[in-house]
Amino acid sequence: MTAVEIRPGLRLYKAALDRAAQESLRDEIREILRAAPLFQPTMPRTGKAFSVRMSNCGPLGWVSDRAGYRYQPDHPVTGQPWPAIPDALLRLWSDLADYPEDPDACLINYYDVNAKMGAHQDVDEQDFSAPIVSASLGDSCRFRFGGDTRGGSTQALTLDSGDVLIFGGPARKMFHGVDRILPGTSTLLEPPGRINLTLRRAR
DNA sequence: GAGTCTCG
DNA sequence: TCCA
Repeated sequence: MTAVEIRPGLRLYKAALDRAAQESLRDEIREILRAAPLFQPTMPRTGKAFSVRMSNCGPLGWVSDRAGYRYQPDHPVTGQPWPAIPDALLRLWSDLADYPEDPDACLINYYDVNAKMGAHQDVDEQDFSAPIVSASLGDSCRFRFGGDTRGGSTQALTLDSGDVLIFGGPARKMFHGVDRILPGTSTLLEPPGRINLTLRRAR
């Protein structure tokens, strides 16, 4: 597997997952979502809904509601523990993350064709020495990233189904977000849209 | 602290 | 959990 080093700590593996791997991962996520349905996160304080819907797998899951951002062991609606992280994702992590422990959280973000994600940092984790491993499934998106402060210069990248992006080291706390989904760019998902899987070490 | 919202 |  060949990586493009976009800048120190930011590596892009184009087509890390072939079509068959994408299909089997999609099917496993579909099963996970049956047990842990997508929920609608809301902004702290204001209660404004995210356009993205979320679920998680692994010992911990990231959630947001009026109370704030946090990792918790159970689904905010069903109260059930999150399902296990699929082996294929654990293998991806051990192949690419260069970190001695398994991830303990995997956030599942579902973007319909109109969903976006504003610029943010992933900073709710305890240990920033572990990278974020991000896999894309379904429609392509315009991914935007910048530096460690808001309002600096940014670059954009198209992420396609099967791509894996890793940010660690000096890129671990970069601001990043999704400008838009590129409709009709993949036949993988029904309904269409994009699923992003981010493997993390929350604790 | 305090926001991954939206808008420009 | 929002209220400084």
